[in-house]
Amino acid sequence: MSSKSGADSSRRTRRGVTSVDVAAAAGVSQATVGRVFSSPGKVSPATRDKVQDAAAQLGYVPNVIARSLKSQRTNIIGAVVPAFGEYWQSVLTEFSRQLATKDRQLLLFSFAEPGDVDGVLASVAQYRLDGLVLASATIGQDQLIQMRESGRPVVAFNHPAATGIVPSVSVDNEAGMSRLAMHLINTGAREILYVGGVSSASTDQTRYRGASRTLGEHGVACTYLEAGAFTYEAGYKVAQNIVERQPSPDAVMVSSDEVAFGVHDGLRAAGVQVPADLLLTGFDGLSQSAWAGFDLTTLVQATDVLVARAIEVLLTDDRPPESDPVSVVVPGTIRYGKTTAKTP
Amino acid sequence: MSSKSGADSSRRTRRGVTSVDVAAAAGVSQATVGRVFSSPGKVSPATRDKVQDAAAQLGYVPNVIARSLKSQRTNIIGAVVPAFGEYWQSVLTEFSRQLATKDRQLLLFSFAEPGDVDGVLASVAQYRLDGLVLASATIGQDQLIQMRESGRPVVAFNHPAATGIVPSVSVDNEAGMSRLAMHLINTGAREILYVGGVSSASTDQTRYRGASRTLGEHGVACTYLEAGAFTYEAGYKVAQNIVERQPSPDAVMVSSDEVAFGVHDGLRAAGVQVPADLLLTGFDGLSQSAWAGFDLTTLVQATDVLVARAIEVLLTDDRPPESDPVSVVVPGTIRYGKTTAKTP
DNA sequence: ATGTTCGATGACTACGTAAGCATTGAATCC
DNA sequence: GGATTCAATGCTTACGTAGTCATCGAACAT
Repeated sequence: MSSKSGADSSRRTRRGVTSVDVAAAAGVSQATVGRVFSSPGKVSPATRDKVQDAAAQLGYVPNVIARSLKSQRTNIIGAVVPAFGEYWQSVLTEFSRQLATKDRQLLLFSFAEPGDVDGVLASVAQYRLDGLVLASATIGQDQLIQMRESGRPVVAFNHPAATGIVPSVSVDNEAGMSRLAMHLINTGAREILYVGGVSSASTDQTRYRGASRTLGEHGVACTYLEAGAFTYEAGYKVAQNIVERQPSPDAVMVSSDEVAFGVHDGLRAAGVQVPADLLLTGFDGLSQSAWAGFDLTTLVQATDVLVARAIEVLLTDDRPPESDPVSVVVPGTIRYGKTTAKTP
Repeated sequence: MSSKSGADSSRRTRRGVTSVDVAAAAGVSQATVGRVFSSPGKVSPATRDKVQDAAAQLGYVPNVIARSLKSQRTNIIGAVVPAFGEYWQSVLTEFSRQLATKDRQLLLFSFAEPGDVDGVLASVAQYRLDGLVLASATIGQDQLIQMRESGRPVVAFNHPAATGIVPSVSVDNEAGMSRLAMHLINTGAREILYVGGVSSASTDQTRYRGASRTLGEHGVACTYLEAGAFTYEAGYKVAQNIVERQPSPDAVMVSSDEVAFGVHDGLRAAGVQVPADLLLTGFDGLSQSAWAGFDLTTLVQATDVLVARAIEVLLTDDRPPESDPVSVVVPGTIRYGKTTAKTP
């Protein structure tokens, strides 16, 4: 029957082996087991081996929940992200990848409607997260302030309107769009149409400002048109408006790649050739922009750098109590595709 | 000075208001505060109001960590997902959306290399998750078994090889690809090339089986070619092999949409017209497959249904101790695009 | 030989919540 | 009017870990 003792102890295993169990098995105190897992250097090699053997035998795994309760750190970073959109998905993935290398996990809070954000933020508060990424350009000022008041590290990702309210990391939206505008001017465009996604998104506003300022300085006309969503479909649909427009533009600047893809295909469906009849630019540098079917001129965001900086801001939270929140701006790179290629 | 008492208590607020603080403020016991938040019906209305007022005043938010420690439930579902790929990103987003409506959160464990999975699984074990989604078709049998032994609800998402080992939810990969094969036969294809992504992925194997079986039954030739990755680039590159092939195929079936996009563009770059010279099918039904530039014939997975079923399996974990794990198979729908349109 | 130092270890407790059990007071019944 | 019942609430403890402090013994210096 003594041979059954192993099975016996594994019965208790079902609902969790604790450090106390390991301590008993190894003939040491719970404190020593804890030390073996948190600061192994403070335990003699002999004891350490004994404990590790016992732990392996019982299948002991430290309980992060309990550790978090005691240490007040969860090693979990929260991310508030819109439920849709290629861009945000790619950002999310990058965060997850980079956090994994730092032994942090990402807890996802996605929201479909801007109105859902409040519910999400309430839910966020319950988890004692080590940090929170606000990855959406439509989060309101009051919500940002509420997050700042939570007393936990926060960073706004690519949300220009958050600058000065909470620490933020963004690509240089204004300069990027400005450079794209210069490129169009240099390519000969004189009548430019700007297609935004959702005008309430702060990225949308900032990007448009970059375009209109530069175009204005060079005496080039620029009109704003709102697609209504940051989606392919919205872009496809708005293409119809573009072709009917008078005077007909010779270039279209779009706020985001995903919308630009839709505009691209919508224009083609309407019989407009890009770039022969109309130049086209996007923004974001999604991987699809390099696909042969599009080969879109766009501003490529170095997502890996942006994310790395955001994580840095979150984890090294050395805010002197009441100083201004940091604001990191990362420059972008223009990708020159055939959608703005000079046609001889 | 008594006017400062408010500020005084908010100083303690900095590092977390607890139910004890609320109890003191409301003049009740901690237990009563707890009841107000977990089973309000057991508290008299007068007391309830008092407590709720005090809680609101102090900005009390229940600590989920502590609750989890006590209740042994975290309300968090883990997801082990590959770090790349449009398909998995869309699945992930859908999980997050649906779980949010059930007051569950999604903790992300992404991995870049198949070899990283073991590390991820070790990390997963530390969190006492309420359930775990294994969303990858390359997780090994031993790893699946290890997860099953953890004693927590697990579901394999679209990983045919996991069937019978852990509960699983998949689209009908074999039947779907079989139906696409029939469609090609009916459209007149007689020499078919099958392009897989990574042959070790169980979806890849199952899909190929569906194609080859049906094609074989109808006396149509079928060769397997491996792209090497489930990416656009891999597809683009393999297109070169396709055009050089003898006898030249009249249709290409691809294991996944993303690879198919690459094949599509690669073929075009090589001067091959789809569908005039060659028919093309994908698999997954990514949103891009409907984009005008591709208009790809593919098998559309009802991701929302698949995810809903997976969540159902996870949350209603009524496994009779040693019965066979459930296996849910959801049929797909063919999307007929112009890549297989009969050309007169 | 005795005091000193230091590494190794154990006992104890706090973290914030929830659930079981104990207590109270008021309303009900005979 | 006293016993019974029940709703409302308080008291206590357990969840699993980590840090503080105390203890112990061995190595070392005087």
